[in-house]
Amino acid sequence: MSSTIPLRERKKIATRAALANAALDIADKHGLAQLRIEDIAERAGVSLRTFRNYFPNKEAAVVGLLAHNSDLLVEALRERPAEEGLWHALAQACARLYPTDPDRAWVRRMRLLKAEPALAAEKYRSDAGVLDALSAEIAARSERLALPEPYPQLAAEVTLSIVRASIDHWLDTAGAPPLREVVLKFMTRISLGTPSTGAARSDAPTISKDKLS
Amino acid sequence: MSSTIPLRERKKIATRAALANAALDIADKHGLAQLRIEDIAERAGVSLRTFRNYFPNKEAAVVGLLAHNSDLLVEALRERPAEEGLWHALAQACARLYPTDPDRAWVRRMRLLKAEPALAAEKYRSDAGVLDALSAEIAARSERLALPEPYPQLAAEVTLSIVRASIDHWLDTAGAPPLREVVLKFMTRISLGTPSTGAARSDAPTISKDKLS
DNA sequence: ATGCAATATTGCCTAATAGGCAAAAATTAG
DNA sequence: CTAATTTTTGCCTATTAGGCAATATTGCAT
Repeated sequence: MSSTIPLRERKKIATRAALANAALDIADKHGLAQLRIEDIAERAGVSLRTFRNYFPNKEAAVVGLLAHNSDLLVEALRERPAEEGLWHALAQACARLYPTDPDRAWVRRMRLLKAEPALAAEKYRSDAGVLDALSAEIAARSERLALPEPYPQLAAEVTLSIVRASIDHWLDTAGAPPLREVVLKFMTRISLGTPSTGAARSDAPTISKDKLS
Repeated sequence: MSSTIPLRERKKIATRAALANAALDIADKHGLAQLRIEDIAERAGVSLRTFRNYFPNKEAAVVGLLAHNSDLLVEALRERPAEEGLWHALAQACARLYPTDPDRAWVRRMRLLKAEPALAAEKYRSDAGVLDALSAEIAARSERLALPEPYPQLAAEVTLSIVRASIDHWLDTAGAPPLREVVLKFMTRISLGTPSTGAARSDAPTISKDKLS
């Protein structure tokens, strides 16, 4: 009944989720140092060895499915109308990622990532994949603009950094303004000029001019 | 003759450097997978146990002193004249980091970081420390401007991401334009508006209003 | 429905990592 | 020179990491 996805796939996804949730629960309750993969596997109802088929280490398990979550960003961008300006499209795509504030588990996970430096590295690894995908999508999107080669990567890197900063801030403010709005505000506060439009060029000086040496 | 720094300190620094270099050499030659901390320690002339007093794992050793390198960014920013506009000061500080193109060891290290995801993740961990320091310095610097709280973090995050993108690009182009120039170009291509100046706002609204859901 | 092929799980095994603790060695201070 | 720090080291055990082969599960074609 459920789907076109074969049982095998669904089971893998379920196992993966179970492991990630188990890892999150234990790490959240007892701290990352006390987290042993043996306990994760047990709670998820698989063997220790199976854990290793899914994740290389416990940190990866805690970070869990975050990478997939960010993959949505690439999708969201792809769905923006082609005529839309790149930066605007990026801002919209980012905002669409959080139509509503994320659920508790996600928040717990992100808080943990903030608290434990060891997890930060693992999170980055997952972000790295997104960076590449986003970079590629930006390149495809702006192909007709004939943007110089390094540009897509720059845009992707900056965009992700803004999303990171937004989430960080949102976590600190206990969700005072919805995440969606924080992201939008931050995205519009940074502007990215393309060499062709020169948008930023006209802008940047206004900042620097008066206060400049 | 040498310094006011006591012998003990200097020895620690030397040992740390020796370990980092040993790790780089081995990883570079035989690949990260073949890198064992035992070999690193041996090549550096210390016991395996001592390695552990310096680095938590081999990845950290390969990344080595990069964090310190980035600390210089904070210093460089602090040295910019107080009257200078923030974004301009940041751009200058970044550029000053690379008055001349970095040495071979640094390049080898960075290339390795690009090639091995595990190392990229570790580098990010070290960047996290820089992010905090930079954020704090920006906050201190722009205190008198009474910038809203999340602003320094945003600026720091974006700045670091631009530096990362610059280095990445520079590595790819085999140093065609000097790194210093790449950084400057990228920094000026992004502009960061403060709420007070509203610089970016003039750009942004065209974006969100009409096309928004 | 049944059997074959593909894929996932598990146990077994060994090497390597991680880190607490205390003894020994080196450096600094008095 | 001696005492007090601080660093290095060895010893020890728990945990991690991952190759390999046996076993179980699922998918597909007949």
